[in-house]
Amino acid sequence: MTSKPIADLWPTLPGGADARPEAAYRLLQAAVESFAERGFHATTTRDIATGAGMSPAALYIHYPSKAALLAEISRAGHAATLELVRAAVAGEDGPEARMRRLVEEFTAWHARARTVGRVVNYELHALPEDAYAVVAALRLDIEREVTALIEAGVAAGVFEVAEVRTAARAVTSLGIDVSRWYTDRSSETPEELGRRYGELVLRMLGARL
Amino acid sequence: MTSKPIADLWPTLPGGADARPEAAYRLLQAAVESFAERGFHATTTRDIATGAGMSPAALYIHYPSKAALLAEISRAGHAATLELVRAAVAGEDGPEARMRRLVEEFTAWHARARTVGRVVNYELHALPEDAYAVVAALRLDIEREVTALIEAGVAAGVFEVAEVRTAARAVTSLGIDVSRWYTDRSSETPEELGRRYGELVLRMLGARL
DNA sequence: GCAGTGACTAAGCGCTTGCTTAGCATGGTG
DNA sequence: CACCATGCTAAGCAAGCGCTTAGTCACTGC
Repeated sequence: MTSKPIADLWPTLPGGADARPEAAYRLLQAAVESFAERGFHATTTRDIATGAGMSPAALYIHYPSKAALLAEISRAGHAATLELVRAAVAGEDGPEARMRRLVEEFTAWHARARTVGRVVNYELHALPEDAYAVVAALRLDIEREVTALIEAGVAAGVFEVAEVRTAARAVTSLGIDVSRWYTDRSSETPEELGRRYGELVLRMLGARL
Repeated sequence: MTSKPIADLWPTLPGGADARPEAAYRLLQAAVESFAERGFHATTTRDIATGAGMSPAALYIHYPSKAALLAEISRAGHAATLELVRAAVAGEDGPEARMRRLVEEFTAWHARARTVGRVVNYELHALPEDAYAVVAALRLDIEREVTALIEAGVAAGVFEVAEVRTAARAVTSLGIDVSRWYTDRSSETPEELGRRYGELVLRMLGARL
């Protein structure tokens, strides 16, 4: 975990001024890594502050609580995933090409950003209620995009599935679970894995290749 | 969570004497439910003891530590899963029928026993090192069974996949992730879900249906 | 009748937790 | 220069943690 796995999630806001001072960014990064490795509850505020090179109290200048850090990570991670899904659908023509691109990028993201992915998918239960509501809405939007794409494919006669919702679950499931098992030592690059999963999913959906 | 979701995991030993006194069993059950709902670290020994209808100290008569409870749950859950996989392979003829049965039962188990499944698959990082080694060996055995089955299918010409290991990952991934998202409110029964996933997986593996 | 045993509880110990308080150096502004 | 906001640290508080201790009680064997 030497690189900056979250660099693209919190861009500087337009206008020239840094939307998020560097110290707050370092706290986010340290929190992502600790939450992913040990889980939210096993991570102490001292872990996070130390990881960001600060004293424990400094955390509270930038975030009101440990849970607020989790909420921000979860919100940004989900927003990025939804964006990725929509971009894949908008960037191709036809259900087959769209689904292939969607799975390729969804899978590669969950491999590349597996630390964020773990927090996003496996620490939901630790979110305060209001933050959970925001995130649940984003998850519903993602599910709806995938379901709509499969429905479009079925309507166009290029996919053939018994149950659209079950198929949609299977598609997202495959991608999400990548963040659980993928490691630096995995033999495939995120992009290779994405291509192979894209192939498997298209077959699963009954596309004639 | 009204039923006893773990009843078949800790049978009474032969010989007439209860291998595990009822109180220890109640502690296991309470621990499974708490660990699954809140995670290992967010669960207190008081939660578990209260859930089993005892005072906090009673836990330590039956188990040496909170981690020992997790270790026992994880070991038994993995052993049961491996058993299920081997039974599916032994109970059918031909790679296709074996794979269908394997996915059906693997999936249904992860839906039915989702509380145990969550602990088994998402609390690995909280295991003490020695308990982790035991469990890792069981996980490797499960992976090997699935990989061998796909290889047999490829050799027999009934499956066709680009990369056996990636395909094996996808098969187990689909089943494991069920324990993350399946709830009482899910519209499909575990058995229905198993049949549908069996169908999807066979197509994914290139079986001509 | 009574010592011994096993399952349990009440109380609490030492420690760690999330978070607060008080104070300090720095740098921009009049 | 004084003033003060900003970003931080040192110290520590109240609460809750895993686990221990000391003792109670029902039951067993002799």
